[in-house]
Amino acid sequence: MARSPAPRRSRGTGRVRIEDVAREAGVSAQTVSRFLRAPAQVGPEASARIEAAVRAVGYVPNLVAGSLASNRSRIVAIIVPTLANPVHAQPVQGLGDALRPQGYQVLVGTTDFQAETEEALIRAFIGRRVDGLAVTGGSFAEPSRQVLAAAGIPVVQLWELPEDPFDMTVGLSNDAIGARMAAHFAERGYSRLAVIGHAEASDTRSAGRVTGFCAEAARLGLPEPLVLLPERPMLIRDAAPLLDRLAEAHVDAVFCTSSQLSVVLLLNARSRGLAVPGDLAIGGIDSDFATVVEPAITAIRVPAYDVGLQAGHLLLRRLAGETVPERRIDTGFTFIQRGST
Amino acid sequence: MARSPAPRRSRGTGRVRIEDVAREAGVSAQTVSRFLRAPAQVGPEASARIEAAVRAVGYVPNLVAGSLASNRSRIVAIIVPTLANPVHAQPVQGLGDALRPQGYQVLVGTTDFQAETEEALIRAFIGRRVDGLAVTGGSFAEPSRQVLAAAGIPVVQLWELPEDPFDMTVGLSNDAIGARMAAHFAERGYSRLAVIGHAEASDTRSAGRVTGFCAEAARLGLPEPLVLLPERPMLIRDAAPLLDRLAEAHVDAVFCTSSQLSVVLLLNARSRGLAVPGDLAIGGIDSDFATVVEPAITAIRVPAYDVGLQAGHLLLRRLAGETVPERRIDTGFTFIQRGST
DNA sequence: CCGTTTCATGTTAGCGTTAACAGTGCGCCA
DNA sequence: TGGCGCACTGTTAACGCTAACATGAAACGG
Repeated sequence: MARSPAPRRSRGTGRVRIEDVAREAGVSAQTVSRFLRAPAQVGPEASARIEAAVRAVGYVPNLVAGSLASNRSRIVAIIVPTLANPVHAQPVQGLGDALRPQGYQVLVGTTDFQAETEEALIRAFIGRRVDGLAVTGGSFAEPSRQVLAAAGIPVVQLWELPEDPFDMTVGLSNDAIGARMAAHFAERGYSRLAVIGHAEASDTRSAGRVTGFCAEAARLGLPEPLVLLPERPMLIRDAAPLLDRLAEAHVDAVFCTSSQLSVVLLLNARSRGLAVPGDLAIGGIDSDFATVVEPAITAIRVPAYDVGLQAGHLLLRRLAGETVPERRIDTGFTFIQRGST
Repeated sequence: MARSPAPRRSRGTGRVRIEDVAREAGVSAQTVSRFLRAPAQVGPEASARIEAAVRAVGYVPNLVAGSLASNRSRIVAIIVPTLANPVHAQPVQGLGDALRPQGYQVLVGTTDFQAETEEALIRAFIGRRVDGLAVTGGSFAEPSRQVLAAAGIPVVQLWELPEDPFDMTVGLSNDAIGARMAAHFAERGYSRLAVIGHAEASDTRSAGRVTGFCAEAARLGLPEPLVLLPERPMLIRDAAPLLDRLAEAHVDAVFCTSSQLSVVLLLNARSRGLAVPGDLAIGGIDSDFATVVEPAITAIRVPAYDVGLQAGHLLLRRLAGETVPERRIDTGFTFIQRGST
């Protein structure tokens, strides 16, 4: 008697498969698969039976198997420095909102500002065969460039507007932000200007705003603005020496390149009895608190949510097979005049 | 001549596979797979050759195929209402920080406070065969319960402490927060208390804090606190009528259950010339701005990041096959005495 | 009325990995 | 010296789905 080989222990997960639905509905697995992905291609009777069968057996498609077979994961990844800062959490929300209606899910990675983490995340995400990738900044060291090129997926850089992006980019010009505020100050008749930035060299955002501010002031023929770069521009007590320096230089309008600082400065100025904007006009970056203080602060709003949303739309177009000519999208920003200037 | 069947067009992706590495290294695919997942099981010579081969051919493992074969995705999903609010973005960060060292990635879904979205997300995540799930709140309607039960994965509810959780839960008691602040007021000698909450009925967080505050006041024999539930507790102008009502009732200490409100109230009180805490003591929920104003606000800090971190640790233990006896983790909160009380 | 297109469905063969099992060779000990 | 265990590596067959191709019937058009 021929010895049959020992039956291999099943690896099955015991869960409901597409085959079970097919049997229940009296059609082939392929027809069930079609019904789920492109219902229009399936006849009405079969559709009804399949729908009932799916419900009856409690079928939840295994998208992992689907991804492997179709070579599309319907997952898009996004890399941000941290989710603790709303300015970086918002684009994740925007990206998700853009992609969810099309059946995509969002995988998030946080780098904690470490470039090597970015590289590791890119490898991990490519390994998961994500269909698209959004990266905050995006240093893209050589290994990453190769991995990304080999993957052949669309990639969007966020918050940057390089002349020649790696693939696509969505961001805004910090120079333009600085320039806009300088122009506003000039328009309102202020002339002894100052700008408070952030000393951290890696904070290119703040640096760009300072540069743009000064350049525009020069262009308009105003005296060179006072530039202050405190290390840690946060607490009330840090604001006092800054106010002293502004007073010494007879500054009549100051632009704070971080959202918290403008609020702190304003509170401190008021408690000193300074009139805002009479003695000192203050412009800043928008936040919830910019509208809560008295007077509300004239501010520039950076469209963090939109950065993610636009990135999502770009990715979707590419994922739909479209050739997207725009490689750089400038989201711009909103200038909001309030009481403080 | 036997007609050979037309060669089926290849579905290959043209990308480097484990087979390519195996050929290059002169070993079997299985050995390469082992080297990648459990290097200790592979001999030193083979290891060296495989390592070189991986580099030479630029291999990035296809984790989708791996997930299908092993029935483990090494992905954990988290569902939050929105990422725009740091209190919900922080747990995502915490979860990621807990899981990343173990090679897990985080898939995020946002519900925008819609219960039906929660259900759709749960289905989608289960379809992707996530290994674990964290859900903010977690209403878990019947269909979701079934899907989750069938999936047999660990599930953590965030921010809740139900007596009988669906599976596991990490959160804190809002009642206890209210009680703590009431006790603090009593300790400092205040007796005419008030609490400002939020009218929105779905805001169970605020409701719990109000209840706990009043209960503790009663327990300590203080007069019944004044309870105010404004619709939209945000702007300076909204704060003025609140201050009027507090004055009418001769309130000497007020607890604001939302972080912004305490700041707004304090700024307004000061601009009216009220002494804080002399005329009115103010307690709140901690935020960046609670420390920025003058005086800094006595506040309770809710450990949003820790909620995610602890959830991650719970999930990891279960994913490691451990039986976890604790089904409810109370993260507690921190009381921070500052100048405003 | 017959070739051609269209529609609906079925059959087959992977997608790229890992679980399960099967050696093979060596060291060790009775 | 033979038997056993251990360390390492290889072979085979899934995992659950979908792309590609095949088939048959209905619709269509000159």
